[in-house]
Amino acid sequence: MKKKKYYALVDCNNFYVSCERVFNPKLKDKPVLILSNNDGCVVARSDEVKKLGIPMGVPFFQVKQLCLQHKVIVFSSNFALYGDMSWRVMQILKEMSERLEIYSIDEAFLEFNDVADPEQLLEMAHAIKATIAQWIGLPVSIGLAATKTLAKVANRIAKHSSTGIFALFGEEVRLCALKNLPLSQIWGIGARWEKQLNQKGLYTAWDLAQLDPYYIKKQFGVVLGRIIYELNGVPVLSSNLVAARKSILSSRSFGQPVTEFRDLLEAASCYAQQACTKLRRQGSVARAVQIFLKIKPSDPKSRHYYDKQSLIYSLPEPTADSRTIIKIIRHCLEKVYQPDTIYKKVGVLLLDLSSAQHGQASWLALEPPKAKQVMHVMDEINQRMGANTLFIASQGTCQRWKGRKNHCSPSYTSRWDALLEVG
DNA sequence: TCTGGGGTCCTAGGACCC
DNA sequence: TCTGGGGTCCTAGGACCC
Repeated sequence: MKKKKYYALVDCNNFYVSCERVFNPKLKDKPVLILSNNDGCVVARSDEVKKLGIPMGVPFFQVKQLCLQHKVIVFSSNFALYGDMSWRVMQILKEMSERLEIYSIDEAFLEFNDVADPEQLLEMAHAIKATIAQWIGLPVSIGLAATKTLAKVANRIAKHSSTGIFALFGEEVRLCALKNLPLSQIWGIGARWEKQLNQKGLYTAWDLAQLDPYYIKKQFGVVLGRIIYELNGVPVLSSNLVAARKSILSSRSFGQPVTEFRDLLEAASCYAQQACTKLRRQGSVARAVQIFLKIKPSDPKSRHYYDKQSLIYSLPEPTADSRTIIKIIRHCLEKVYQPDTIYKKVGVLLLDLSSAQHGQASWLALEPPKAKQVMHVMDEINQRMGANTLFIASQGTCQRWKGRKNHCSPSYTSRWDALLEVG
């Protein structure tokens, strides 16, 4: 038998909800939903909540009544918990396959090369699912196929199957799966493209897969062309196994409108520090910083919900030092700050990233020679003792601008004082 | 009153150069 | 009289994902 390449897509079911359920079993079989930052939108739903017709991403105030009516249990998002649970799942997956691509907080592709007997993969999928259930307590779905796009399709089918595992092997299975799949359910095709394709008389994944990728590429661009290849079992999406981020963003809406410079600087400094920590963790340096501001329109009749302002600053030499970045942030804010303006959100984006090792030493050094060690020590202590044990003075201590989080669960796995007690 | 946050890739168009 | 053409780089914005 010819050896072939296969992909498995492992996806945690209703991930945030499932994480909450691990530490609070009373939530089982109850309708549970998780809110975004600032308790703004619905970002995760249990099956019971989905059945109530509450859509993903809807502003919470629009469904609040419905939730009260059906006794839906509501949580603010607890990323310390979800991030830690995700890390544990990924450690297990790493053990199970040499090639793991972490795609998001709750899903990962496993790549298997030179597979002689694909049925073996099915056995392995069962083992993976059982191990994650036993060691971590999270339910996962697994889709198997010859390309990433088809593995996504298989995963969708798996989610609705009794075993939670589906292998999209063989022509007949592929034909049946694609004929039953509406275009917008294909990975990479959103509502806009679906509409345009519908106008051309195309409705299912099968319809699309029949087209000439060269023709589609000309009309819709290379992305859609690639999808056609993938749907036909030809892998063309590259494997980004150890991708370093190409930009790092940290931003948040304020809990209440901000007008004081001090608050604006505190918030921006916190986000800069957060972004720089991520930057150092992936071993990169940034060559540019962008700061974003969302502003309440001064004209009350404005059709827009907010106005935007942004400023880019190119660094004379790349850095990962929080203090350097924060100095620049302060400089930028001083330039744009207007006392009569109402600010709703601020964000810091680190751009033009490269590996810290390839950085050239410049005689025009911005930072003292021991700057790197200082940051290293800061990261070590914050890692061990909890985030923000050490912080930069301009991050402030009052943090009046912080968002709402009225329904947060304890950080069971990342704070000693939140450790679950079993009585 | 209340509408998240963090990413990727691609494309079109302007500026600039020879 | 009569207005090139091709290449590169950069940026903003679009579309998509979770």
